[in-house]
Amino acid sequence: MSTEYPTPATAELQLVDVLRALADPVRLDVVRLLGDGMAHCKGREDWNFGVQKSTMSHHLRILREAGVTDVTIDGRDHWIRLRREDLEARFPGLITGVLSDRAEG
Amino acid sequence: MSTEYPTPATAELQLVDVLRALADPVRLDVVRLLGDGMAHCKGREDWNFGVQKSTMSHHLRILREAGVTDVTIDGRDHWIRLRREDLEARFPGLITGVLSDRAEG
DNA sequence: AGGATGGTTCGATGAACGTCATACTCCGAA
DNA sequence: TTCGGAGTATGACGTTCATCGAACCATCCT
Repeated sequence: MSTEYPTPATAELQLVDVLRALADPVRLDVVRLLGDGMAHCKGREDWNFGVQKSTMSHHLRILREAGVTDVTIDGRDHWIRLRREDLEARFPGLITGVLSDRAEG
Repeated sequence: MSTEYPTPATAELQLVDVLRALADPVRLDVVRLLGDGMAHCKGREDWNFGVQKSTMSHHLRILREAGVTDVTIDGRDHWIRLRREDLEARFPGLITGVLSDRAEG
């Protein structure tokens, strides 16, 4: 069995909410991790961003409620995915621009 | 005579700062106004966004310091311009995605 | 059943933010 | 040189936000 979290429909995505969700270092790191298009399971090695789990939970909620991510619950595991196609359909270029920032310090 | 405000170089643009600058309704409206590529003079009719002038000054400072806009001072007039090419060079697609949101409520 | 594990929720706290009114600076015109 | 207008800087105020620890919930394994 697997459930899903409620998340706004593509047409309901609000630009301000999306931008606010992206405008944080931790959340930006999460988005970059999800940039490969795969669903990533929380609680794995690659999820260590230097914050407590309650804080991470908070960040993931913001991303989800803004419609940036998708969450599928499978038992104790939460699989997070970037809603790249939806974002691209709604705000063409935006996510590409965000992810293009990989190579700098 | 005309001076300019200091503004970060293209290579120094920080994604988080740019996103934070864009993640506000008033500033988003400003960016949309500047979306035509022209330099707009503050204090004209089209600059009425329902906030006091000190608040608007604050918002314009944030946009400028993040590198989203350019300001040229000519006497008492301040001409604001969107740094579209620079942003496009640094984060390809981002600004296009933001400006593509024109047509919705 | 019981314990360990993966996530969430709930205060609390300190920092950052948006807003405004006021005071100030600078320029141009009378 | 004096006055008014355009814009900035400062300080205050209330709100939102990121962060954490602790309590809680659900699931898997023994």
